[in-house]
Formats: sequence, C-alpha cells, structure tokens
Amino acid sequence: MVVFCRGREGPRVFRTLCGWAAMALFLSTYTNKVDKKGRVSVPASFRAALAEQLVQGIVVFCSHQHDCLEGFDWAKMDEIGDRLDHYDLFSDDQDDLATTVFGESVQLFFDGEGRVVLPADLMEAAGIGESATFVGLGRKFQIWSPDRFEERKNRARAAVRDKGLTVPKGGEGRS
Amino acid sequence: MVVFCRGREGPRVFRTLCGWAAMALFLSTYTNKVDKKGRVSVPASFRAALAEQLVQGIVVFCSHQHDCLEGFDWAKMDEIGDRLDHYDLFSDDQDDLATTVFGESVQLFFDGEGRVVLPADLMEAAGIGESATFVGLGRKFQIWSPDRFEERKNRARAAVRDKGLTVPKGGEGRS
DNA sequence: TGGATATTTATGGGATAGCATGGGTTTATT
DNA sequence: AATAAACCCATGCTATCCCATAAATATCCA
Repeated sequence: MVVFCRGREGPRVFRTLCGWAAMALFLSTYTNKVDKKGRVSVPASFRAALAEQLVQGIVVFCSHQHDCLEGFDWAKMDEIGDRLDHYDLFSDDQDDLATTVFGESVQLFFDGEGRVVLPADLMEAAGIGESATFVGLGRKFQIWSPDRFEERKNRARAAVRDKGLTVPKGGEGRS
Repeated sequence: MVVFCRGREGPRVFRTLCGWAAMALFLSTYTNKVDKKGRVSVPASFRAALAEQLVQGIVVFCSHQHDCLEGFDWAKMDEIGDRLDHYDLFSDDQDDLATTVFGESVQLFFDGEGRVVLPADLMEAAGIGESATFVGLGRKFQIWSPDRFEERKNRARAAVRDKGLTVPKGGEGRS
C-alpha cells in the first residue's frame, strides 16, 4: 500500500482520492488467506473506501448477533466516543455501553502491504482459520469464516425473498 | 493532507502524531502483570492516546459503582471539574462527588518504560493482585482484577442486550 | 488494436524494533 | 541511616517493517 499525494499521480490515484473516497462504501465480498502470523490482506477496494483514514486502520470487534467480526473506520468509532460522552459520566448505562463497545473492540493498523493482523482470540470467536471472507455492508463490513458465511448468505437471501424486504427510504431505518 | 508512509521513521511516528494523539480514545482490554513493587505497564496504545498531554501520567481513583479503578487523562480531569461546577456550589451532592472524585484520586507518573506504580490501598480496594486488566472505555478507562472484570463484562453485555441500549442519537454503535 | 511494459494485489519470509517484564542502583525524603 | 521512590539497564517475545515473488490489471505506444 502506498498513499502518495504528491508527484505525478495517475488516474488511479486520483480516483482513489476523489471518486471512491466520496462514496466510502464497502462493497462485495472477498476471501483472502490468513497466514501463520495472522495477517490478512484487507481488500484493496475496502482500503480505498477508507481513503484518508488509512493511517488509523480499521476497528474490529466480535459481533453479538452472528459468529463474525464487525469492522468499520476510525471516524465511526470517534463519533461513537463523542456520543457516549454525552451520557452522565458515571451512569450505569454509559458504563455498560462503553464496556461492550470500546472494551471489546480493537484497532488494527495496516502494514506496508495493506494487511492487518487478526488477534487470535477474535479469530477463534469467529471461527476463522486459513482464510477470511470480507463482506461489504456499506458503511461497515464483516469478516467471516468462509464456510459460515456461505450458510449465512443463504439464510439472508431466503429471508429477503420470504419477507419481501426492501431498502427503507431516507433516514436510518432501524438501529 | 500529505500522507507519507515511507521513509525512515515509518508509519509509527505518523500514527503517533496524527492518528492517536489527535483523538484520544482508549480501546480494547489488556491484561498486564503487577510486579512486587506494584509496577504495571500501561498499555502502549493508552500511552499513545495520552501522548500530547503536558503532564506525562494518568489520574486514577476508586470507582464507586464497581470494584475497580477509574483512570483518566489530565484533560478529562479538567472537564470533570467543570461538570461538577454545574452543581450548586455548596450542595451536598457536589461536596460528595468532589470529595470522592478529587479527594481520593491519585496522579500516577510513568517511569522510563511506561509503567506506573499502583498504590497499595487502591490495589486492595479493587482486588488487584498479580495482574491488572486495563479496559478502554473511550474517553476514560478502568483497571480491574482480571477475574472480576470477566464477570463485569458479562453483566455489561447482558445489560446492553436486555435494556436494548444503543449509542444515543442515530449512531448505530453496532448491529 | 494488440502486444509489450508497468502497476497493483495478494502472498510469503527474514530482520528488527518495540513492548512488557524483571532486577539492580542511584537519588529523594525525613 | 533507613526506606521508598525514581532511574537505568538487560531480557525474551512478538508485532512490525522491509524485501521478494507471482498473478492479475492496467497503461503505453507503435
């Protein structure tokens, strides 16, 4: 990974800085290998979506709904920090939320090649072994064991079809 | 913004200068050993979050809701002072809070290796023995006995689920 | 347009620096 | 002088950096 902001940058770099950066959406799914050291390449398009936040890496924690990891960018995390800050400093709710949201998440930095190291405990929790599947979900993404994701995908697809789910208009549909 | 990832100092320096230092967020949990002298390494990422603080150290006091220690940086301590100011100046509540928060808090400085010495009475109050667990909670952090934190974590998780707690104001903390 | 050349991506492995940890020695404190 | 606190040095371990490769894309130029 190289982020050059000077010199004669080609169309690609430009697109990275302007085109994709504006969108900043995590799309499609990619399956990459996890080496002995626990390193995985974050899909290049995901990295592009992070654009200016590349240096801060990504924030990851264990999902409470699925057997997978949830990931998003640092800005999101910072925003959550601000919001929690508006609670009473020592309220129970604030504490409970902060403990689960912050206490259990990890900031992962990119190495020179655009990889991150998945902590062993998180890998285990998500059942990730030889390879990991990155699933783009717009503003966030998930990291799955390839097998488990296959099941998940089928179930999700079935649910959409059966219930006739659609994308809600405007605002934030549900939390 | 110029983002340079190459060169002698490498990403680490940049990360320290821009990434962490700019937005001090305490993340994840780390368990470190306490030696005979009462010294513990403060997690490196926590130290990085404090980086720009003039006073190189942390402020710690005994939590009055949990069996743990609460830790802050100096800036946060200032802010607590401000918040307490909004109480009636001579109210009992103000007095009580100020007494516990300020009267019982200790400032701990780092040694050359990034450790602090936990005062014996605080360790005892929090039930900390051989090792201590640092829990990042965004703008503040806590220090626990590893065992007790394990329970606490589960309880917090349950509370979030049962009460349906979410990050206030549209932030979809996780889901 | 098509083939040669350069980039980018994903991957692997060795070298190195940083972190957590332990122990000793000097410097305050009273 | 006695005790504790701060400082300095030494150590594994592991995370991080750096270099190298192959495959896939993109770019260039005749």
